[in-house]
Amino acid sequence: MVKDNTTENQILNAARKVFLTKGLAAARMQEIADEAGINKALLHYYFRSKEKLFDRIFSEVIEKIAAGLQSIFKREMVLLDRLHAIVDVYIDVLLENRYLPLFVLNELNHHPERFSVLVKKHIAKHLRKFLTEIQQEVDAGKINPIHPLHLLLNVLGLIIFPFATIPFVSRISDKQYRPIFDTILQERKQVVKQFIEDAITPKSQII
Amino acid sequence: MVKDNTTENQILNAARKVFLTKGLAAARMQEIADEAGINKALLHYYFRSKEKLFDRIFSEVIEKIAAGLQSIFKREMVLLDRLHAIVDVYIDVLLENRYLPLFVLNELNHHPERFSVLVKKHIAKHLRKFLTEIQQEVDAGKINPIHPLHLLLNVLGLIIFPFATIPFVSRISDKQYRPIFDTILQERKQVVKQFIEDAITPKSQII
DNA sequence: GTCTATAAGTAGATAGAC
DNA sequence: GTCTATCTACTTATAGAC
Repeated sequence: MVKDNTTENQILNAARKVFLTKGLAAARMQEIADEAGINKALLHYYFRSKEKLFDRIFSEVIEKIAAGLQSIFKREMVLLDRLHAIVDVYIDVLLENRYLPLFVLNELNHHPERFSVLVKKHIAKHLRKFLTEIQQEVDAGKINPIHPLHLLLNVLGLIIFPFATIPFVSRISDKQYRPIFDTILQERKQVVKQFIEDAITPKSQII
Repeated sequence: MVKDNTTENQILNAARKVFLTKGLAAARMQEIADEAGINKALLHYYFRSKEKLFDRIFSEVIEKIAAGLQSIFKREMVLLDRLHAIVDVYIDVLLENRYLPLFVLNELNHHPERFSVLVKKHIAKHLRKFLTEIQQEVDAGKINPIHPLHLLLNVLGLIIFPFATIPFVSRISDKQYRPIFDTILQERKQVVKQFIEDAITPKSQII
């Protein structure tokens, strides 16, 4: 959320809010205009078309994700620290932007071509390093045997999934849990780190 | 996918395919008609409106999920077996219906009101039982201390998330992994069960 | 840059023939 | 039941005044 009060930023803030919560297909230019306190014509004056405006927001989001990876992989560390860093960084991102998981998953499903070569390259680089690190730890017997891609999927699932289920869980869960679901999300960092550590640490190292 | 070759079933099969992959907002009645090999007017003759047709498909999906829960919770078993049953049943469901996770998460986000009292009740009942079972095992020291809701989220994330990322992972992952991503999904049952078991089993029981 | 008014296209829904 | 043709409403996008 940019603070500069220019019209362009007002539009971007409004578009971010609407696109993230509703997705491309269900978003309405009128709603974005209302949210920005301007009219539809001005949206087109600044961004030409709905799709171009959406692309701008989508790029922002992907860049935010890539920036997280950059901060995590810029220095060397052992795998467990790397895992903890990933959990900490991304749960912080998600706590501030809870609609992000569903938004990204959706748009990647519906428009995988938006995943441009550039961004793809940025993410793939870190991913490759991460998968290699996992394989090395497995080979060295330092963590329980697991295919690196499986561990990646497990970690991402533990981090991301709860943030995609907020309306779901807050509806179906027992009344006693509903008021504390927000607290639950806050606790995810600690819980996920512990869960992963317990799952990958070999028994031999415990005894 | 119903086999009866009645027009109604042809429509339902087409609608299921289109709604599951595109979601309500992006789905087009024309596309459903084409897919069913009939024309738009006939869709309205059979189901009155797009929304009513969607509701029918959505209900089917929720009922499928509820049926899974029913099969799992109909008999008594220890928590670890229950967890294994949940993993087995739902990964089987997802292997046959890979668009289900994103479809459900989306529609629950966009139209939580569709989660009718009836379905809500069906699911909440089993959920309550499951959460209680977890708490009892924690209290008895049989599994590592964890808030039941966190363990639920962890299990669901491990099961569901990979199936929501199929286009994503198959694009960004290294070439060497792309051809085997299908195999990876097949392996999820075994991997997830092992991962959960390792994570929740107390050290004291290992030594 | 910002607005009002309107064009152009699309999608859901209906009328009516067969 | 099934079709073609059409209506109506909505949505994106543009023209043109200020």
